[in-house]
Amino acid sequence: MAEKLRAVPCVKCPMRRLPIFKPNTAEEIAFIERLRIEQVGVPAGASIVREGQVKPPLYSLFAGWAFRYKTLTDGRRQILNFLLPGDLIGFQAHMLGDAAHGVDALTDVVLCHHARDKIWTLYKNYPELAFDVTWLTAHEEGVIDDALVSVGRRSALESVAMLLIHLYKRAHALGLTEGNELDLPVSQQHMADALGLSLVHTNKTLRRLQKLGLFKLDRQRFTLLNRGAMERLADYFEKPLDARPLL
Amino acid sequence: MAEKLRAVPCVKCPMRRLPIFKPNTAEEIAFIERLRIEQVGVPAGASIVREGQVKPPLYSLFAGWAFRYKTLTDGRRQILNFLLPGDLIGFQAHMLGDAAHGVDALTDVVLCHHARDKIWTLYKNYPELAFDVTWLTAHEEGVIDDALVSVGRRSALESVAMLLIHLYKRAHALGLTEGNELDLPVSQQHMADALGLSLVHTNKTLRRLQKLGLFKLDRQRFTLLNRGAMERLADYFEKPLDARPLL
DNA sequence: CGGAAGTTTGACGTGTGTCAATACGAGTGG
DNA sequence: CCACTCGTATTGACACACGTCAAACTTCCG
Repeated sequence: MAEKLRAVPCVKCPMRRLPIFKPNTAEEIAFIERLRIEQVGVPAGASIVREGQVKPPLYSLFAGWAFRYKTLTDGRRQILNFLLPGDLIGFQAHMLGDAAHGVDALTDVVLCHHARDKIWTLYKNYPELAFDVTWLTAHEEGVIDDALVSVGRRSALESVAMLLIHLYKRAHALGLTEGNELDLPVSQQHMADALGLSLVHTNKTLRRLQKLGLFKLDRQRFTLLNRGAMERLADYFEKPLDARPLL
Repeated sequence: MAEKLRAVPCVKCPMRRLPIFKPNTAEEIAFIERLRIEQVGVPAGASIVREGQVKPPLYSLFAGWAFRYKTLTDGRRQILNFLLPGDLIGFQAHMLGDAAHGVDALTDVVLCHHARDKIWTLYKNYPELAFDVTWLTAHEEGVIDDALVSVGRRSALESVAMLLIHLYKRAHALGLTEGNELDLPVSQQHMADALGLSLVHTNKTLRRLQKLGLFKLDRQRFTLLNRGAMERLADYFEKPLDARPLL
């Protein structure tokens, strides 16, 4: 299911050009290059890390969308958060021993596969990078905090608005938007599982929001029409994103 | 609201005796001692970190219970997770700039107040400790993942069972249990806010579980009566806790 | 003793889940 | 180009878990 690719050199990583990412020194980039074993491709819908997998590999997401989830034994699934380029995969599992959650690809995906056993070298010799890794972990925790508020205390209408504006902002920061449009490779089932709602109710809520003129969503194509109303409905006014490490 | 205390030396930190915590070298402990500015006490019910506070101080919880939460502008509150001795407070905020969440004391609490500006020194000169800090962050994320599954996909009955057994296990690892009993300084309102439920429904669910004989809860005194049934109901079978850093 | 905070219970309303049927879009093969 | 199929989206009818309101009760504590 995973295919090895001819890899882009880290120095030329196209993400380095994006304004949200922090710059690295030449030596740091050289180390990252050595940290990376290979680039691998995974097709849409496939599993990247399985729930319960012991010592799963350490990846960073180079291109494409993915998501983290947990399932109960009877099949109920909760999506924990969505992963976009620049996010780490399997780091929590690396720290804790094994993966308490699964990771699936939402689109075709390109991953940078890193050497698990060099992470310690990173902490020892590249404290800046170690700091960045911690930053990424803390940042992801913040995202999940917000998700928890949605699922726990927001109505379906508010939750859906929150999720969409959140994804829009993240995608925008990565240059994945065109004007106020965006390719959103997220099915209604995914949204339902992320928000703790049923598929049917998610659908009805999406239609309701569109009838209100807040956005348009047709065949994975999302158009943000009334950002202010979305933010007010979601009660979500995040300050602009800080510069973040790419690793 | 915060009172300075005569501090226990870190070498004599009583938590070091607990089996879950990893040992540190003498030099590391000496550094932690220098990292720590003072110990402060905060009374039950008081705020430790305010929502939105910029550059909040960096604490670790030495004794007592606390919790992290976020509130929507109309007052709805979601508790993100509970904090027990050994947990860091304000580290996410330290990384991201300001506190996206508040922290309140559940009981009278003793905090170790650390020097924000020495964290970088920690990363630079004590990679082992930096690694530990990341471990703590990753671990907390795992706890929130579980909370998200509860709030999103578990029924009220299951959620309450999950929360109680989770807290019981954590408290037990810290030696806070006596037999199968435990002082649980968590009101029903707190549980409701942690689980995304209403106060009334939380109460009815608690009574129902007690009538089923799973546990007893009287005046903050919790007695676990049928652990197997609790774990099955919550669909929660965690492997024993790994050794964790105390910082 | 008195008042505040937390807990408990009952009655009733509603947001969201479940079930079931239909429609639609993207592929596939004839 | 037309069936055919399969995943996804849509809609309506109905059920129920959980929320809201309101009132009593209990514990705590000054």
